[in-house]
Amino acid sequence: MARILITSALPYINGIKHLGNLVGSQLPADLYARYMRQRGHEVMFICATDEHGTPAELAAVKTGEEVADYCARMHDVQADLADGFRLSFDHYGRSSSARNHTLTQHLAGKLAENGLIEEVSEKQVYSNADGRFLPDRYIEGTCPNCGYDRARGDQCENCTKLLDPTDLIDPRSAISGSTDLEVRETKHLYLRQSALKDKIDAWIDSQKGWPILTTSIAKKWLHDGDGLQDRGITRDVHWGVPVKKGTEDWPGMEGKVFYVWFDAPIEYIAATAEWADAHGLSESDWERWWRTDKGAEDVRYVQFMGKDNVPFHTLSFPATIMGSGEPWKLVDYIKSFNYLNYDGGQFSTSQGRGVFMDQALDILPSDYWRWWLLSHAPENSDSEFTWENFQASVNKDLADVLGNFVSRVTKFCRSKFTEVVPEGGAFGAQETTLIADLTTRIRAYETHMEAMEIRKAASELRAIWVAGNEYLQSAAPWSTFKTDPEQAAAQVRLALNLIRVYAVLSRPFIPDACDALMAAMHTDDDNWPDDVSAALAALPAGHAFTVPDVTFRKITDDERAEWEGKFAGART
RNA sequence: GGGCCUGUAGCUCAAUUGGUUAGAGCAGAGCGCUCAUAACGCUUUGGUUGGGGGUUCGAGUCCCUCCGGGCCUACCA
Repeated sequence: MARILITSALPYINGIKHLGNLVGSQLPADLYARYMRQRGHEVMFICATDEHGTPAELAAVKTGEEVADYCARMHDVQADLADGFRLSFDHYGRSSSARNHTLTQHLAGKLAENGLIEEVSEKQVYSNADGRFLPDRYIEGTCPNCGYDRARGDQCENCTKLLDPTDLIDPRSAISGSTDLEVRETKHLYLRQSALKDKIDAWIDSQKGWPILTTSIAKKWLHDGDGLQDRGITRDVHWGVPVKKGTEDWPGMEGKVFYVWFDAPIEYIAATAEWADAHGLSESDWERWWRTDKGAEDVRYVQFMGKDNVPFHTLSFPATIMGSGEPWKLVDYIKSFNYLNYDGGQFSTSQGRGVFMDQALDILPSDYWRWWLLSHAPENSDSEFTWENFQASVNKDLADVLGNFVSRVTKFCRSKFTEVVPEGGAFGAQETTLIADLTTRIRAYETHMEAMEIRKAASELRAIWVAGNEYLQSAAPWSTFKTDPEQAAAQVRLALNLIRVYAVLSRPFIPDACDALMAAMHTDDDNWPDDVSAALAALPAGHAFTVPDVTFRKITDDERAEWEGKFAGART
């Protein structure tokens, strides 16, 4: 039994996430966590809301709440939706937790002790009307290059030219529109990533088999231009972890907070401590996952994230960990994802474009979404959601191939025998062939799941479902029943057992449906089919079952058309 | 501007890392079956691998170039 630590990139607190966010980190992480638990491994699956930063402050202003209240409310909303999608976190924490404050301040103190923090005085734009410093992209103005009048301080969206806020003509605050801006001197802490460049580079080089998306992004940042740059880890905002050197005040940094990207990954660790607190456990219970001097030496740590998060997880966070000089667990494998597009464009939180988690659950149960999203996960390149494809996949894979298999087997048994696994007959050549075929396929499925090859795993699982229909077609119990009812009984017995095997195998993808199938088969035997032959005898003759309700219904053309129209514009 | 990724059948994707005739699923066509959610099974039609050039005994895979799509570019997160 192995010990596996799994983290999903933290969803930002600012609003409900769309399906692209979901499939880029939380959902595949959940698939992996569920699979590894089922295989008997000890799993710690951690996620949390990422709550700090300017966007959270502005969102709270918009709703008229205190930012802490806003975040607490949105955390609960996101936690409910995560629950709705059956994301099986061991703990869903908050980056604003006391644990994260303490640990973030502690690690910053260690970095300072080790000479890896530098104080830098710099000039930044301050908005008198807003009473705050403005990040570059919160300053708007006319582009000096193309004349576009809504260029941002970091880049012009129109001509894509990179800008400095002082380049803008007629600059104004993107928050209030105020032109009462001034440049002020302010002091910030920088993490001296450049000093750790060679160490990080060697560490990246030593990783084998990471997705090319992961390593190519890391390498680019390490080697582009002058190499890895130092990074500011503090900000002049109010909502965040106050800058402290461990438990001590940090002279000159009063009123400042750590940059959200400094404290967010630390929350992976802090959330595990929150988990221990929530369960009344001790420090050592969470430290054995994270401290290599306290039992984490044999932990395998896997992170899941969208490609936009890769630099922070391959460079900044490892720099924090390594630079602390303390024996924290470093990541062993980073599974990164491209983006899911929506019907010819991007999903967009700010523009309300696409399908959001709450809306998805209003339409259909989570299993339908889980299946489509996971079987189309953007592993190698961006992939695309269309309603037509969604309808076709769900109807064919879930309703016709799997759902109908369950239906035809259970109903046939009920009509020719009773709602009890029938007795008599013996397995012959067809059954031997099926068992051999299933064994090969299940072993392939396991290989893909362990390698986090999600699309391949989904396609193998589907092939396993198809094998059941192929078997029924060739065994044809409806024919053998007329001439040799004993043989038909053996065939039906096998097919009924196949339903249980499918429920066990498919559970990481479609947990609710599998629970329903297990309930219909009146069993809680969820043993993995290591030995297929034995697994197909788990439900013995005489074992009662209930013909289940429709496992997966079809999406009608009318529904598809309705949803296509409903989600064509921006969310209101 | 720079870096990286990507372009394969009508659609969604593979292709053991340079090795035989580029494979699956869906959609389409034909046949079979009648237990089942108008479901299932079998057979089958689709490709100048974005264009052009090169290296090689051999290129979807490597190189050059052009065209298209995307991401990142360090102060959104």
